Amino acid sequence: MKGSTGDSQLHHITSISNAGHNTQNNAPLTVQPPSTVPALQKPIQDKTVIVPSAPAHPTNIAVYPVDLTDPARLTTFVPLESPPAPQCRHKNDMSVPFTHIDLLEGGFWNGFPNGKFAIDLDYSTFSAHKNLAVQWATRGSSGANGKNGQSFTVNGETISQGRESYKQCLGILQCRNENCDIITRPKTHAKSLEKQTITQQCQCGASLEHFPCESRSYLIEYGQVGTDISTCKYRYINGQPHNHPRLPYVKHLTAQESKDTKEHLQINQDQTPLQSYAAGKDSEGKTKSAREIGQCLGNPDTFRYHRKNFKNSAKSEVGSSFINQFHSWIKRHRDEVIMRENTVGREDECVISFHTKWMRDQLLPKAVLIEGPLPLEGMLTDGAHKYWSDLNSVLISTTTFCPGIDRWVPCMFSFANGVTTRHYHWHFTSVIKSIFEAALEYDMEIKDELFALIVDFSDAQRLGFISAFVDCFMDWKDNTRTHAVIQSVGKCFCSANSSKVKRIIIPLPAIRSA
DNA sequence: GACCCTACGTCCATGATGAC
DNA sequence: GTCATCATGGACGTAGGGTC
Repeated sequence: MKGSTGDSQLHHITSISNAGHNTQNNAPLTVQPPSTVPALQKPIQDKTVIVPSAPAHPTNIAVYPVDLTDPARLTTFVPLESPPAPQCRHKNDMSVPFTHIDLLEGGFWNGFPNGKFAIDLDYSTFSAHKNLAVQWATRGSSGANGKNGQSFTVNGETISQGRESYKQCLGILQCRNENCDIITRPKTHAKSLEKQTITQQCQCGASLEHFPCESRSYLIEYGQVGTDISTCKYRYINGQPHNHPRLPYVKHLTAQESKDTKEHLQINQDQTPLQSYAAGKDSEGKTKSAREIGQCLGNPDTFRYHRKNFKNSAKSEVGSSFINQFHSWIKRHRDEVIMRENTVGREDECVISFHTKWMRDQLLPKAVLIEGPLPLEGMLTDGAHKYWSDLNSVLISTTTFCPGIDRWVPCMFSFANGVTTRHYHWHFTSVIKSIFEAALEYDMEIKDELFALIVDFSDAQRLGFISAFVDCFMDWKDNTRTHAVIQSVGKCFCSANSSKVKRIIIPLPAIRSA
C-alpha cells in the first residue's frame, strides 16, 4: 500500500525502534532489544520442561512479544522416554534428545528452534506445521544427495537411505556503534550478504558487522512410495544453539497464525481490507485486529497478500462456494439480471445463462432501437477459458456492436462447464429465445434476419447454433415450416461464417422464399 | 558453490470515491 | 477542483529448493 512501510509492523511493541525501517528490500527491520531480559543459557539437559500455563493463542504477539534475549532462548520441550535409534548416515542424530512436535513449548512450531533436539514426523504433521519453516536467516543445501551415483532419495526405505538436506544459520548483522543495539537481518544470498555488509548502514548511520552462526539443522526425507508425497516421512534434527538473539523481523506466519488469519478473514469476509485489518467482528462483538494475530501481519500489505490468497482459494472451491457467490450476486442484482437457461440437474451439461434487459435489447437489429437507417450488426460469440477459477469452466459471451455508445457490448453471458456442441446449444437457446421475447415486445415480425448470428470457427459453436435454432423454431407456436427447412436456414447462417455480416444478409430473401 | 527457477512478499503507480 | 483515503494490480526483489 502506498505510503506504508515496515515501520508500522511493530510500532505497538514498546521495545522496538521504529526509526528508519523501510522494507526488506532496502533497510531491514531493526529492533532495540529489551534491556530487562537476562541472557540466561543453560545446558540442554536442564531445559527439558514445557513452559507452564501456555496461553490460548500462543502465537499471538500480544501474548508473546518479540523476544530478543541474547543469545536466544533454547527451545524447551519434553523428551521422549523411548527415543528412536539414531539412523542418520552422518550421525547427526547421535546423542540428541528426541521429542514430539506437540511436546515443544507452547505445543507448536514457532519458527525459532534453538538447541539440540530431534523430531520424527509423518507428512500430515510436517505439512501442518508449514514444513518446519524457520524464521532464522538460513542458507540451505541438499547436500550430496543423488551425486556421483549415490541413491539417497525420498524413496529410500530407511533414514540412512533417505534424502538429507540442511539449513545453515547466517547469524545476524550488528551495528559497529557500541551504543547501538539494533539488529539487522542478513540477506541469504552470498553476494547480497557481502554487499549488505559492505554498503548498508545501520539506522544510526554506523556500518554493520556480520556475526556468523554455526548452528545447522538437518532434515531427512525417506519412506515415500513412488511419487505419493503423503507417504513421505521426516526426521528433523536441530543443531547447536544459536550464538545470537532472534531476528526481530519474522518472514512467515506460523501454522497457528495461518489458521487464526484464515478464521479472521472468514469472519470478516464482508469487510473491506482495511476494516478487517483494523478490527474484525464476530457474533460476540469485536475481534482482535490482524496485527495482533501474527507479527508479520504488522505490515498491511502482508495482510492484504494473505487476504488475496484466501479469496483465491475460496474462489477455487468451485462447489458450494461458487453457487453461494453466484446466488449472492444474483440476489444483489435481481432487479437487473434476467436468468435464462439453467440446465443444472436437468441436462448432462451445466450451462447457466443470464443477462440484463438492456443486453437483451442489443440482440435486436439496431435500427429498431435507434432512429436512422443503421445497418444490421452481427454478433460474435466466444468462450473465455480463464475467466473462472476452475479452468475447466468457460464464460461464453455473445457480443454485438452498439452504435449508441460506439462500443462492442455483451448481450448474453453463460457459465458452462465445457465447450461441447450441447453447451453451445443451451447458450444459443438463451440467445434465440431472448430475441423472440424482445421482438414480440417491440411488435416486430419474427423473421430469419433477427437471428443472423456470426459464430466462431469451431464446429461446436456452429452445430450448437443450428441445433438451438431448429429447436426454438419448432417450439414456436406460429411455426409453419418443417424441421428440414428450418435446419437448412440455420446451416445457411453458419455457412456464411465470416466476419462480415453483409455476407450473411444477402441470401436471406432466397431462404425465406424457400 | 554457482546458477536457475518459482513462489512469496513488498513496493508503487494508478484509479475510484468521498469530504471539503 | 483539490485533497485524502482506499483498493487494485503489476513490477520486482528475496528466499528457498533443485540441479549440476
